[in-house]
Amino acid sequence: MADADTPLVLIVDDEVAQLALLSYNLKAAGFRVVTAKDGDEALLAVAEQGPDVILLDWMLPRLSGLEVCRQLKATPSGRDAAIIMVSARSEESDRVRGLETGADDYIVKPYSVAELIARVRANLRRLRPTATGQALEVGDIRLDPDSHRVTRGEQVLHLGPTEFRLLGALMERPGKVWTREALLDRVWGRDIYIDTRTVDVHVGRLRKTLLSQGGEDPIRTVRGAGYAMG
Amino acid sequence: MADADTPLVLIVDDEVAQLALLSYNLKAAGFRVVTAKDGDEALLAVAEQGPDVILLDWMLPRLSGLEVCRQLKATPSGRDAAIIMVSARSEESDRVRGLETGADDYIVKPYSVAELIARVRANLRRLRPTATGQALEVGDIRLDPDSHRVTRGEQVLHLGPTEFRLLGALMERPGKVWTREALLDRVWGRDIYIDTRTVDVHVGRLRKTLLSQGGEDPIRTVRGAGYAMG
DNA sequence: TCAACATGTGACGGTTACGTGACAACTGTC
DNA sequence: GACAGTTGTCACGTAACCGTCACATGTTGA
Repeated sequence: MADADTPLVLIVDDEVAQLALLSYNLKAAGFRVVTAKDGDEALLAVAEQGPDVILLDWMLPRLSGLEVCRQLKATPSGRDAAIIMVSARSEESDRVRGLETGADDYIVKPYSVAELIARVRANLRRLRPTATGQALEVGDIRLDPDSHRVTRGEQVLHLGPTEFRLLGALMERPGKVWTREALLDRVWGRDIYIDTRTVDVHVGRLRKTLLSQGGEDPIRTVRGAGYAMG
Repeated sequence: MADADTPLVLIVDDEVAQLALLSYNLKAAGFRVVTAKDGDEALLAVAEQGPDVILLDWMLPRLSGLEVCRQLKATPSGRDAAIIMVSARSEESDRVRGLETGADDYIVKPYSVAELIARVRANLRRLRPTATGQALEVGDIRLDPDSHRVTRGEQVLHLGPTEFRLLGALMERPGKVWTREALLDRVWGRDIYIDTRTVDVHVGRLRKTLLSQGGEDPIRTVRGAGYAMG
């Protein structure tokens, strides 16, 4: 693939004119581009193409951009992409919510093409090394990113979004000790300032759910360091 | 507490009041801080101190922040630092120029201290992806920094944070004799005032754990000098 | 053999890090 | 608008951990 090194940008917007405009400009700037017109198409494109950067419109039919963002961040390939929320609103609360949901950056309409491209470039520089896909398994615990489902043995466990992502992070590298900071960065997203003790609380809740049907505690606390799976 | 592991932040601003304010807050947040009042000082500080994060004011006498940014990114130590442009202007063209010049982030005055610190932390995390350390082995003892685990033979041993770091230091250079002072420096951190006899106590505790499942004492006491592994 | 010094180690109080229940804010739903 | 679900923060209790001391033991040199 001659173009494999060229960064791939996924544009998600329901307005075709907007798609065409962005697509044209980004291609002119030297990126590869794929597009999606709604959340489902976006999720599909992410799974199939594994883009490096996702430009995600706030207003989408069916699933809101916010919800799509949340779902993307819960999938292995989506987690490794930088998500830039694009919004017509400029209220601070939106910005905060966008970043809290796991977006890596936020850009407000109207914006110039130059700014957009600069943002894309800046976020590309921050990309993490790509990780694997597929369902994760540690011991008798199984996490399926696609169906958003967690099971222990035969039991299906119900987790909130945050705990789901937390478990996902822990399971992705079994044994690895994550510091609270690293988990905040990974699970909650960057550019957000949350007390590290919050991680403890969520680990506690996660443990409670994982232990609800009996069994060993699969999460190891490493005093002075953080948490690890297995 | 201000040991070499504490991130170093370089603040570049021509207003002394601003320098003092930022310096105070960043120190309170646990960072080490150095300051520079213009581009030349900044370049010098970068070369000499190798900061992890640079807070770069847009408006500087002589060289503009933009130009300083460009020059910094052209030096070896500057390339390794995250540059956060600080600007009173909010025009998008500035943001674009800042990011395109190689700045890693951009913050617009007025900003809250919490936001600034969050940005600094976020950029630090981005900068230092978890260094996946290689497991250390001496004899039948194995220490894995990644999973924070110590085993002797098949037995998993439990160590407190300090003993873990102590063992790590000893194992990193098998045979090397460490003075108590050197161990204090390495394990406890610089600028800390602790009785050297404390090292003896921790070595004793470490020995006790290592010997708990039988086997030879892997730590050698060198009378008048210190301790060594193997 | 003895004094002087270096090291080993049990005990102890003080501190810190962690687990967790409670709570308020907020969301989406009916 | 009542309601259930989720989230981040706080306060409190507890157990682990830490640094120091005191004394025991070992080593050195005269």
